[in-house]
Amino acid sequence: MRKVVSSGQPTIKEIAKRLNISVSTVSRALHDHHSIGLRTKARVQQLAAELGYERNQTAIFFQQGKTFTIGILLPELSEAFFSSAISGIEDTAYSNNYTVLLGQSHDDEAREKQIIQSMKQHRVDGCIVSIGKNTRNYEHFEMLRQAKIPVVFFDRIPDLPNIHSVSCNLESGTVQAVDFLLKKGHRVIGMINGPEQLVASKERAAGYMRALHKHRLKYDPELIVSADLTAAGTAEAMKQLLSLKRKVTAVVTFNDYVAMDAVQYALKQKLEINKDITFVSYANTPVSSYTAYPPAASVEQFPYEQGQAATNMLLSILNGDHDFNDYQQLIMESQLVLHT
Amino acid sequence: MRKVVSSGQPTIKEIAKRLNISVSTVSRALHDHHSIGLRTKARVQQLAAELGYERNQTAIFFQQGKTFTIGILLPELSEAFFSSAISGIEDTAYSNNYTVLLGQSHDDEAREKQIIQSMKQHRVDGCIVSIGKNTRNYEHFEMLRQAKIPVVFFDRIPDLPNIHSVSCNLESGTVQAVDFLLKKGHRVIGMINGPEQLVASKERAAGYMRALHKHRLKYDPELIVSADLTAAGTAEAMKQLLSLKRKVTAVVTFNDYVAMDAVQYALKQKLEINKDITFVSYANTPVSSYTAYPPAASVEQFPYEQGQAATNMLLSILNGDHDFNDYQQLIMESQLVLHT
DNA sequence: TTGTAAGCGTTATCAT
DNA sequence: ATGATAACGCTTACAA
Repeated sequence: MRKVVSSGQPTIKEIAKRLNISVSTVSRALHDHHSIGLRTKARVQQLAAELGYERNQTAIFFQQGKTFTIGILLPELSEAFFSSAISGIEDTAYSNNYTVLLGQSHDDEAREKQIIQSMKQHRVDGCIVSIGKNTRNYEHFEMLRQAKIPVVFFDRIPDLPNIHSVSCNLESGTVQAVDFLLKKGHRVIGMINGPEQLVASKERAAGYMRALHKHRLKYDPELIVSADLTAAGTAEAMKQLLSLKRKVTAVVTFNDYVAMDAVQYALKQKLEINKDITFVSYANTPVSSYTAYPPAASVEQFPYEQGQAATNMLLSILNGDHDFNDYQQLIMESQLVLHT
Repeated sequence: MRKVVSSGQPTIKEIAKRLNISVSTVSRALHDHHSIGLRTKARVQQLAAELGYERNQTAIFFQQGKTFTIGILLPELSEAFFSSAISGIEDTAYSNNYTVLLGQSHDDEAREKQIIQSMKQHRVDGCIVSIGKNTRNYEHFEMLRQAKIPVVFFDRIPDLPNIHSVSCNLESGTVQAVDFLLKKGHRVIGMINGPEQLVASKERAAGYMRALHKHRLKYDPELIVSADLTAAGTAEAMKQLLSLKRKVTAVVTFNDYVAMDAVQYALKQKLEINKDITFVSYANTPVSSYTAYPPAASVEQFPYEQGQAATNMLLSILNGDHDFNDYQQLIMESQLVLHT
């Protein structure tokens, strides 16, 4: 038979042959097994070092039915929020001897499915997922469930029963944000919200309404518009808000990118930022502090910490600390940060 | 013996048993092998579909001695340059049926080594690497070479003989940048350069000098300062430049982050941007267009394309299109982009 | 303390 | 056109 593998890497078989002992002895010696004599252990370990032996992980993965790899699916790494989140994930994974398989959906549902399929084939032990903003159909995650591959959703979580998730509750932060604007005297506050199926959008809307209610103000549905998070969509949303009879003097935007786009639109309309109109946003990016007109305040969503938490949750599931069907929802609290 | 694997996933063995045929027949039927009868083929494929059979990649990886996985090591995903590069890498890898194992060094040499070690153990087929800015010792890459795992370096490439690399030559872009400033009438042009061991730093310096030489101007060594790319280091560098006898009216900064930090420092010194002092930078980030004082021009480095090119190079090595020892250096040309 | 052998899922060689 | 079987590297139950 033709030898397919020719990496030339030494194996335990090789070591066993040279030392005239059995492979199992070598295996155990390499694992510091107590039943192995000190002399043999030493001989084995020395020869292994000499030969530059390195265990063949692919063999172990195969044999154990485990890959110590977790798949990460998220929309867009170029968004600061996600690149920060992935750092939290990666740091936690690596320090637990897991590696990280990456896939970006670019908010494309078809690609999302393809990536999940690929991760499933690669037999990742589990997945951490933030869904695309256009994803409506969840059958690919259903497939993972059937394959018994646990999934922890984070940040952009689907509105589905029985899932593990880590998210940041935006309602509290939004209440703080609207509170802040009301206290500064704003009475007509617009909101550029995201796609309605996102839980996060619902939370923002809820926070907005709760804050108004607290102040015994009436909620005007026209003041909340759903946008698609593109620059064009944001411009459209701003146009809508600015065309209302009541003059909007402040806007809560879906995230810092939307805020920046909204600022650009406002400037085109000759509005003076922080005078004619004030923006409050959600802190997806540290660079906003460098911009000409950063939002007056931002709701911090703790991406790094969410990444850590999601990974820890997944690891605890993989370690069997929890029943597979004991679905957990970890909700962190968002918090308003003033940009002085 | 205790059964370790209990994933319950159907195997070809299972299919063979149910159909009373041999595993090899099943394997071949699943691969559309020509020697298999149409009937058997159909029966096998149908049952496979029914059972939701999915090939066990870990077994194949093991058996083939190949993982169809490439390791990516880079300093920091939160830098827009790298997140853009990784998109180029990932897109190219996925469309060639490779997956991507991620590791961030955070510019820490020890961590870099640890990640390389881990990737080696995971038996990645090859690596794409951008080294940390403090990395002085390259023995971990030497280990990869010995393990016959090909590496393609990109962007931040080590100054080493016999490596595969993709990079963007900054000299040409830098010449254009300094030209641009000279034509605008600047005569005392500073440069905040990066750590001296980086090839990119050398190219910047060379471009700077070449442009001066072209205009028959004398090169003043005090005008180029090496910084460590932190905000503090940049402030220090600016301080040095501004304290010179000859008044610096323009500065070429190492990248957009350095530019933003330099702008902050200049503002603190009550300098008016684009009047008292003009900045030209290297285009690492799209957000710079949102900032209050974007650099007057930027040298574009084409991160996405570099990522694509690096991946294609690695894949061609893996496909055996090239001799392992036929080292290739692909150099793309940088280009100045004016920010009107 | 050490050895023997089965088994993980797949592919490929050699028979039939 | 199909089957039997070895081999990939490693772990582990069981035997000695």
